Parts: sequence; structure tokens; C-alpha cells
Amino acid sequence: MHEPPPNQDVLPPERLRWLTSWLLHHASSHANRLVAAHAGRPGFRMRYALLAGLDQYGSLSQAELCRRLGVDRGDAVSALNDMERDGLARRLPDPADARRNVVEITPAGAEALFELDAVVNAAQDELLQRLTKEERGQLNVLLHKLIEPPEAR
Amino acid sequence: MHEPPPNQDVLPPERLRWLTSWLLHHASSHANRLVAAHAGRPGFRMRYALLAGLDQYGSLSQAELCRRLGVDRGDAVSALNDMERDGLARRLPDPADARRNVVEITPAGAEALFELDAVVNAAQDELLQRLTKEERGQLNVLLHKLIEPPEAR
DNA sequence: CACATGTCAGGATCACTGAAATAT
DNA sequence: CATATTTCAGTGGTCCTGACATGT
Repeated sequence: MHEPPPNQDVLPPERLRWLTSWLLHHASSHANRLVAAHAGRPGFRMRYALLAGLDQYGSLSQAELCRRLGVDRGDAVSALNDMERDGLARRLPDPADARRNVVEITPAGAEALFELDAVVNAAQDELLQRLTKEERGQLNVLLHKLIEPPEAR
Repeated sequence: MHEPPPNQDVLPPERLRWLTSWLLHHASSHANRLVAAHAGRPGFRMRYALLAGLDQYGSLSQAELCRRLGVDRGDAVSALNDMERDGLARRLPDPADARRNVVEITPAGAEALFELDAVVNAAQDELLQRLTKEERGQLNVLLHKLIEPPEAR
């Protein structure tokens, strides 16, 4: 016979409870699950980030784009391959520097980005449902402070 | 010739900047890098979590321990194997339920946990260096609200 | 019988490393 | 020569699924 445990502390132990890195890890996992539930397809995060970057920054080299987004250069390659295959982005040789690809977003890519925004908004609402508007702002500000200047120049 | 780009916006584009899931993801990655830099060894997170749970909860079945910690039952098995090999924990048959292992932390495990705390503290300080004491508390509270009741019972 | 536990095997995604080829 | 860019191969960790034997 197994009596249901007291269950008043499903909370992790103290050592983990005050550990921001632990909380971040689980919060991020939680967010991932929500986004995946809404957006399903693998590579969603990377694709959305690249599209958003291209949309805002315009044409850029891959390395510069990845630098600003904070994503891995190598991992972006296959994502860009898929996006190019699907007609969402184009790679053109940079006339000024033959090492570089100038990456452009296509009209289809801009449209896809616009549609993806709805998915992202839905996941965002579900993720933040327990927070007030002020708390959401606070959280974003605090998280920004954590990552903002990963390196001072 | 490549002139250094204006570089006044290494910040991600607007679509990502207000996205909490994006910020969480990068904050979590950042935290991971710091912890890894301080603690090096693979499986650190799992080992530390298991030790902390055992230390606080005392003897528990594996499944119950993993449930409270929010880690995968299967993945904990190999970690517990290693910890048992290293003398940090013990698995004993549960006299009340022959399916279960009662997992105990050993004195060596408690000592290892104590030493690991220093490593974790160092990583934590580096992670939170840009936040005031109040902000750190706020951040933890907000993150707790995000994850706390993943499922209401 | 349905269910819980511990264990194992495997896949999928993601972050990271290292190296190659090419060009500056 | 040192450095930058694109690309690819591979590793390790986390998460997830399914399965199995054992027991309640």
C-alpha cells in the first residue's frame, strides 16, 4: 500500500530553490515546452530569430547576424539552408568581401515571420499568465541585465 | 577592408527583445556556461540536485526524489550509479515496498555537497553580479511564479 | 487486473568544439 | 603570416518515448 506522500513540498530543496541558475533552467525548459506545443516544428527558435534579425537589420553577413542574435554561427548554417530551400531567405555573395554571404529575407520570409508572431504571442501569453503586466516588465528588465553586456567593449 | 560595423545595437531585434522565452533561454545558457566554467565536470547539475535533495529530504525512493526535483527518472539512474560507485549515496531495498530503492546520502556525499556549494556560490555570484540584492530576490520570486505550479493538484 | 518502480535503449533537439577550405 | 567567414563533423547534456521485469 502506498499512501500518497504528504506532498506539501513538491518544491525543490532549499539549495536549489534560491539558485537562480536552477530556476532559469527550469523556467527555460517550461518556456520551451510551451513554444514547442504551439509551434511544433524543430528549429523554431533559430528560424524565428534569423527571420526577426533579417527583418529588422536588413541584409547582413551570416556571422554578423549571428553575433547580434547571440546564436551559434555553425548552427545557423543548416537553419539557413532550410530557409533558403523554403524560399524564406536568400544568400548572395558579398561583392565587397568574397568570404561573406549577404543574407536577405524574402517577401515570403517576411510573411512567414508575420504569421509566426501569432504563434509566439500565444506561447508568450501562456508562459506569463501568472504574472501581472508590471511583473512581466520587471522580469524582462532583470533578465536583460543578466545577459545584456556579455562582454564590455 | 571591413570597417567595424556601427555596433551600437548588439541587442537582438525588437521581436526577440521583449520575448521572455528568448531572454530565459539566453539567461539559462549564460548560467550554464558559468556553472560549467566553475564546475567543469559533466553531469554536475544532476549530481548536485540529487545530493541536495537527499540532504534535505533524507531517505526517499528514486521516483519520489526525481519527482520533487523535476528531473527525469531514467536519467537519474546513471547519475546514481556513479554516485554510488563514488560512495556519495547508497541504494537500499525498501522493506515496506520491494519495488523501491531507498536512496540515502552518505557522509562523503554530504561533504561533497558542502564543497560543491562553494562552486555553485561562485558561479551564482558571477551570474548575478549586475543585480542588486533586491533585484536578485525579485528575479527569484518571478521565476518561481513561472514554474511553481506546473500542474495544479 | 491496473498501476508503480527501477532500469535500459533509443531518438530528437540544442549548445558547443574543432577543424577544414577559402578569402582578407 | 594572422585573422575572418562559411561550412561540416562530432560530442555531450537534456528531454522524451517506449519497453521490460518486478512488485503492489
